[in-house]
Amino acid sequence: MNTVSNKQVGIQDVAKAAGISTATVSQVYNNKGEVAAATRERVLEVGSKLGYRPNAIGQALRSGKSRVIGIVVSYRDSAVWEQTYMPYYRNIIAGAAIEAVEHGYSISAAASSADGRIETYLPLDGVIVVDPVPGDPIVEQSLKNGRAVVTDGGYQAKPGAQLATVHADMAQAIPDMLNHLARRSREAPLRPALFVGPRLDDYTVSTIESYRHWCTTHGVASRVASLAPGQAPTDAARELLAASTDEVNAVHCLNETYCNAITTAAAELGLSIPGDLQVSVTGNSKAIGADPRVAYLNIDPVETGAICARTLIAMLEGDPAQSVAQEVTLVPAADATDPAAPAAPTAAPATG
Amino acid sequence: MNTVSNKQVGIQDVAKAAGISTATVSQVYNNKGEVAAATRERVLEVGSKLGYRPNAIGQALRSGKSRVIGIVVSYRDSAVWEQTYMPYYRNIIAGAAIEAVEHGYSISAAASSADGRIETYLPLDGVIVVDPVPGDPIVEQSLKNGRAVVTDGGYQAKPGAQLATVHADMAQAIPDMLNHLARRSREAPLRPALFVGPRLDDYTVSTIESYRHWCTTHGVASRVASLAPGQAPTDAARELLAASTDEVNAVHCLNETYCNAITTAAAELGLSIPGDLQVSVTGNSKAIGADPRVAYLNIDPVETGAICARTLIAMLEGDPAQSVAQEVTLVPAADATDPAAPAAPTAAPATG
DNA sequence: GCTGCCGCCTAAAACGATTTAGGTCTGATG
DNA sequence: CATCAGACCTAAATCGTTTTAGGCGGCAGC
Repeated sequence: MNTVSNKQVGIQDVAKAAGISTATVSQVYNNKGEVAAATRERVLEVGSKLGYRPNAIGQALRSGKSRVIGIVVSYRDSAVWEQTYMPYYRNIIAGAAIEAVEHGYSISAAASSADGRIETYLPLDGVIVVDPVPGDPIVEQSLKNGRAVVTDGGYQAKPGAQLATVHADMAQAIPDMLNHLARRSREAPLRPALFVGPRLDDYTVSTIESYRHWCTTHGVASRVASLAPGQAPTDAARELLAASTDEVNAVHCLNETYCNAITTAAAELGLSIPGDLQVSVTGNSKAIGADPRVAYLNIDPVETGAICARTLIAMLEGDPAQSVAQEVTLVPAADATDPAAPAAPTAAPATG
Repeated sequence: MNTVSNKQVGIQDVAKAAGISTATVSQVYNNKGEVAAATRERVLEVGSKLGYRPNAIGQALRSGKSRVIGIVVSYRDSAVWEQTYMPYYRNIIAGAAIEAVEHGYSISAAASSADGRIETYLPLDGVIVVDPVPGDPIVEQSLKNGRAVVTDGGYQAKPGAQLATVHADMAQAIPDMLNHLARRSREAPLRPALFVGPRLDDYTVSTIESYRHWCTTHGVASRVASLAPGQAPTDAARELLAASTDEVNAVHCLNETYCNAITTAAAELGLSIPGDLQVSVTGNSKAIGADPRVAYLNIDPVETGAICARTLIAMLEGDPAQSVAQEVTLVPAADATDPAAPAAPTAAPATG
């Protein structure tokens, strides 16, 4: 028994063993060209007996396709990177990695230099760019280099570019949430504030716009609290609440970090949630430790990563670029009429 | 201006432009062989002018090294996979991916069949196996195929195997935690229970052993509640607490999911934490939504993934296999003497 | 019988790098 | 001058695959 093979068996070994040329073997394995049925069968039999598996590096060299996709975050030096973006980025990576492997792709969590150049070892077939800003150099460079691009977040590219976007429709979701909060509000009217980060990516911008539009429509003042670079979220939250506790009875947060900052600051000020202050957030309601007192615009970043990967791979396999609107679902806070509900985090719902 | 190059520039282009052979160019870029200083300089200049970057696929073909590492979870079909292992696995992937790219590696979140065969497109140079069981087929197959392996969790391999382990020392951490809880306990003696999952991987086994040993030493009965396959964690938690509320005044949980189940069940039974019941858990204390009422044996899975990747890559680069003891730090529950402390999740500490 | 076609197959050229074995100088040494 | 060593460089093989262009029979149609 040669259970331990000295050498990886290659197409040549199969060809030799089947008394045939490598070209034919290749054709058999790729269902190309014309091969007599008898030959095809013989090749496959010999191949499986020898344990032949086509070597991907050889194929990659020949085809120029590495089947590796990169994931880059647009702005990694941001002061809030560690606190905020990093966890999101990680989940995107994980989701994309798991999805990618099911299609035979690997991933590379690439870094990029300021001019948009991406440094990886293996050449990338395509790139997922997380939260690009308008005219993002990473996106533009990648397109220029002929790589397919999928952005997580909206992006305006030249028509004809090999680019698709995956993003949630905030213009729809934000008013939905604000209306929901208004319905639940102890006092009318709802006077919501918005708590955003320092980056002006599409997600932030479209959320702000949508929020402002709602405020205008409903005749209440808008109040956007923007985290200064370097400022701790809790400090910004304290400022927001302290400065306007009599004017604001709800806060929508752009992510879980800011949301936690708000709930912490609220506790310090003796504000009960959702009684005195309704809190909502765009984020993953199913995460371990999701706060039952806040309402979620639920977006699962792992799922986002998977969708990005799927979309990009479809493009790489020849499908036309097709942007995807990611679903956002509104998950209300646990019913506040039940005061016995534990204030502590509960287990995640079983289904999703 | 030919800002858009039709073709990727290859070693041949550089060679031709420098009036020299490809062999020399290769030597220059690899610091091998003997090359005159003048030639080296000229090659580098021409190379950078042309924007030459050695093609990794070509190198991979020649060298037989793909610079791709796989991450496989040992037992994916487990009933508790989605609830429990999946989040952990994701974090491992993310940590490994980010670490890997800094060393020029890509990752593949591989699946595996029951016999231990790993299916990926690109061939793997090495594998990270998460939570292997003794004699794990994935580990054994990979070693037999000549791949370097790093396990997250202890593993007994044949001496001389290209294997290193990364794991936390539960024999040390568990008694530390139990002693800590005993010191904080309202009533003596501490009568802790242990809440574990259905899998008997090294992490679970060594935790149980260590727990039992502590109980024996301290003359209290041990009570290990094991989640049945298919059972909801909250149900198991309810059983555990209902059956033994008078006998148990502390519970240590193997992961956050179980911990949440315990706190939920405790709330239902009207048990206050940590007053009536002290709760501790092995997991990431810095995660968003970490519960301030429970004590943590802090292990950051992202960090674990990074360590695994680093260890594996070191092996691939020729260093001898070297197992790593991952640090576990005890993070006490927020001080229970301060009843004003918010019961809700607080923001993560700023530093780590 | 010649031509053309079709079905099946193959030789050889890519793809982009590294490495081995050896070639060609130059200058020193006998 | 012949020889040798050393410095520098190159031709060609190699890694494992795919694809192109064409070869070789046999068969049908004229």
